Amino acid sequence: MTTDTTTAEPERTRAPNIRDVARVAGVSYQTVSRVLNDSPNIRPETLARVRAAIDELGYRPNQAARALVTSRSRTIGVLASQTVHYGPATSIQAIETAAREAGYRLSITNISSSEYASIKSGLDYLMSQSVEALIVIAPQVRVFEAITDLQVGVPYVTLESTGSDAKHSLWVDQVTGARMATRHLIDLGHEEIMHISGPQDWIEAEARMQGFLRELDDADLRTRAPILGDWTAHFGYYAGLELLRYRDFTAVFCGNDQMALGFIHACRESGLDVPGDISVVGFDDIPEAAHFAPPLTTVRQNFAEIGRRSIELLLGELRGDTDLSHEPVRPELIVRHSTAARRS
Amino acid sequence: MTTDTTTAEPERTRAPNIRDVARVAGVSYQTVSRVLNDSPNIRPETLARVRAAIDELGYRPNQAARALVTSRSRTIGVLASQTVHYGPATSIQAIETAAREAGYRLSITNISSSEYASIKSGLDYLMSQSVEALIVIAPQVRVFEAITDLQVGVPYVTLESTGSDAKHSLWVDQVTGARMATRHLIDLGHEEIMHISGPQDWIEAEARMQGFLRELDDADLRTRAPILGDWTAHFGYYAGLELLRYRDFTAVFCGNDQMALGFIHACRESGLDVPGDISVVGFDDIPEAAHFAPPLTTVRQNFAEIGRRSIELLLGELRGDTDLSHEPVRPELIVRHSTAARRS
DNA sequence: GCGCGCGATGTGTACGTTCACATTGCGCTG
DNA sequence: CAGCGCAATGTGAACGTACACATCGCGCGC
Repeated sequence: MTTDTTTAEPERTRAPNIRDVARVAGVSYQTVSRVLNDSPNIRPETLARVRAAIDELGYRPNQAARALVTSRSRTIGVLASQTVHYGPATSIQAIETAAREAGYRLSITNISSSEYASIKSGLDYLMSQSVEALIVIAPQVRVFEAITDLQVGVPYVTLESTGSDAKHSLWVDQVTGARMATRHLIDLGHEEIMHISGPQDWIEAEARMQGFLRELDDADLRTRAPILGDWTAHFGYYAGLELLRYRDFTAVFCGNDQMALGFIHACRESGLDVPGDISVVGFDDIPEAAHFAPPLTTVRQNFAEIGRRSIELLLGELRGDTDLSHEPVRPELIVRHSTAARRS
Repeated sequence: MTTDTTTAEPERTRAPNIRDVARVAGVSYQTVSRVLNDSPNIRPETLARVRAAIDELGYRPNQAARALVTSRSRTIGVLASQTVHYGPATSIQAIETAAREAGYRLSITNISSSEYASIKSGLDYLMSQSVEALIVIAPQVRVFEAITDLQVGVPYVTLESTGSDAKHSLWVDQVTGARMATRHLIDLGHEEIMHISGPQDWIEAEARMQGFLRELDDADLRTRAPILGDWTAHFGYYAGLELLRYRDFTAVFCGNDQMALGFIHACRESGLDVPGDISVVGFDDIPEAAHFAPPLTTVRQNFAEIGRRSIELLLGELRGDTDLSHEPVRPELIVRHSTAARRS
């Protein structure tokens, strides 16, 4: 800070407050406050004078003071576990935009593991910032538990879960999505279908698995124990290498696109053709999926839509709206070239 | 639990404050404040009593009040433009973790375009929350300008830029990374090398392009005008289809892994083999790159490292440390199977 | 035995804002 | 022309915390 002395730094003066603005505008501080809060019943002339004073001083309202007196933090907390992934990241971006437009800011925190302690500490951190509402994008198996334990007295929604708690969940219908994917494979004549699932403690992984199993069941096909993966391409690859040693199946439904990518890699290395020898379906439709080799058949989820809707829902609840029914978002099957009719 | 029983059921409305805690603990509110701020010179016994009272009441310090009186928001602002991308997302996650550990929270905002107005409004939004420091992860061409215009009087760093302003930048040495990639292709005997670059207004795209051009120049090879892309796999694909109609090159250096993926897709569709006919190098080393077909040769950047270091740097500056020299982070060439010696 | 220093604790006040209520001015009605 | 209502503005409190300073008690050196 000591380097630049070209401009005569006006002393480290404190930021202007409404009283300073009032003095310049020749009104009382309360009038300034009214201008800031868009109160009606202000003479246009006074309004202009105050506005001018604000600009002149470069005044910015002090959010802390505002929060203190109104006891409204104007902050929405986001508890996430994998902000790096395409799905959560997309939702969060939509959430941020929607929140900002509504005059709210976001406080995001990542949990390091799905341990109860970790969830609780994340939640605790958010509560200590007195968030007005909560959005959870994380493995939810224990989140509801933690929310109850901590007595978070604020509206909340969980994303990407099933509708286990309809009032507080907002979700793409994972079960239907998984059924669509599975149905697609069945329609192509496949009878021996594997499923590489997401981690057991992710409710959405669980939901996709359920959809898969139910659809097989409805078609009277043999169901087999899904492999529990970790969402990564690496897992898909190594699981693929292992599974392909037996090769007692002709199609695979992967819990997400990354694992599908890894699995296809394993097929290639094992000298098998996709979709010639084995059909593969993913889930999510990340932007890259269209350019995989071959382009991936997958189930598209509208992550941004979910993000927007979650804010809508929470703000409604904060406003006191009661009728907050919400439909699950419908997923969409995108058929590309990683699936083909079973060779007879 | 039942200290003063005379009062009726305390109204549920107000959260407990330090005075409530003090009353329960039988000390003054100032002592409670001391406990909260880890002040020395507190009798162990008193400390225990206060701690007990805090637990009993479920007391949480009011951050707004704290911020008001200390005029420290304990918030670091992040201006981002593409939080969905792997690189920024990874950095941000690291930043969040490091910040939280240091007792800071994050306020993240996305800019919708690289227009000056958009940058300025994003910056303005962050400043209105009186952030104590600023991290910029965005096309910086106009960011410095905006920062100057708005007179943000806080420490800041920009990520993923070149070292155009060494004091305020933290970056993976993109130029060196690009040179490594290009050198690798040259070493394999390629002489006609294309470059598909990132958007022109991203400084890091510019830096990679510079590295590419310089390395070619040093090797006395023909340089050709890079294609300006938009980071997406889609662009890589369509650019590839176009470029391959002429096919007057044997290798391509792509500005990121996604564009490389798209380009390889185009090669496949054009009946060309990678790396047999054409070698492809990416940049970033996203986790999926190892499973592309073929697995992608690319330049790895340690995004998390950058995130951590940025917080370190800013906190140092806030603490008043002067000696804040920082080295650029070295990238690393990861050779996989998308590159091969030029066929003679 | 007295004051001194220091550890431990208490008291007053300011931070910048909004809310509840008070006050002014003015046109209108009866 | 008194009084009423309403628009426009002003005044006095909070909100919950940290900082500066004041106070208390006690062991110690002289």
